[in-house]
Amino acid sequence: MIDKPTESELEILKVLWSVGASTVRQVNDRLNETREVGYTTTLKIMQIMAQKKLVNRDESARTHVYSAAVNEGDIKNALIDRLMDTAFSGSASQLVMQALGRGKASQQELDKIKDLIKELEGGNS
Amino acid sequence: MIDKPTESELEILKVLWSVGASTVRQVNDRLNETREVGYTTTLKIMQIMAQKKLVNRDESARTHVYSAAVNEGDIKNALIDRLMDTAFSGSASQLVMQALGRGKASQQELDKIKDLIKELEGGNS
DNA sequence: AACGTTCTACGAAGATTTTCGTAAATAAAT
DNA sequence: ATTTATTTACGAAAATCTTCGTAGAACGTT
Repeated sequence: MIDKPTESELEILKVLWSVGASTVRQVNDRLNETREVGYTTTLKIMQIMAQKKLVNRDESARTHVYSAAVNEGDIKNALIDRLMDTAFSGSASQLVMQALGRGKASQQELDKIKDLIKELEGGNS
Repeated sequence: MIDKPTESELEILKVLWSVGASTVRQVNDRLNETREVGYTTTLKIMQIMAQKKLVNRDESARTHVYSAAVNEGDIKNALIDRLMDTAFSGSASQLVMQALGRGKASQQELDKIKDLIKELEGGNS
């Protein structure tokens, strides 16, 4: 089972997923675009993540380079499963309906969802 | 903004939403069907929840009666929004697609989702 | 009235996560 | 070479959340 990342760890994973392998400095700068975080705070968390194998660390140079060691889709699935279990009694459709009910999906997005559903319905042949 | 409930608090809210107003004993018994929790632990958390106004407390009898003070849909929306923001760049459809991709939705559930989409598409007339 | 039970209140210990200060090592700049 | 800057490592403080022990009040039973 994938060890659930904390909020801070997820924040960092998101950076690594989006911009790829990065130094602590680069990640910290990115985080500071949103909120204030000390450099050593980010460093510490990334060190912990390396220990947990959430990220890989290249130590060949003095300035270490980190990259995500876990798959973005896997983590997102785990997060969805967790939310599904804790709040939606394990029902995917309940979660989906609630999310769609928020009314934040454009027509284009709805179309994509419809396509996916068609695929799911016919795709088991 | 709704103050996000912790895991334990959410667990208790789920009980109150599903069975309605309850005493600490009743909630604790229910929780113990799933996992072991001490009575005073449940009591303490419910006291904190009362302070945070997550639940109402009727103190007219010696044995207090608690009821949810927050709307189930509101909390679920908040949880979805949070997941959407932290993991899915704020995109509802990305979350929905990922959830459906899990393949845990039955045909019946897919039908319900399709109905909802139809409603969303045509419903502004 | 005395006893055992159930309840609330309170506080503090544990566990987890986040934050940061400080020191040491390495590199760059003057 | 000396200073200045950047980086890692370490540890511990701070913050948050969970757990439970203990005490005292209220209740019921005998």
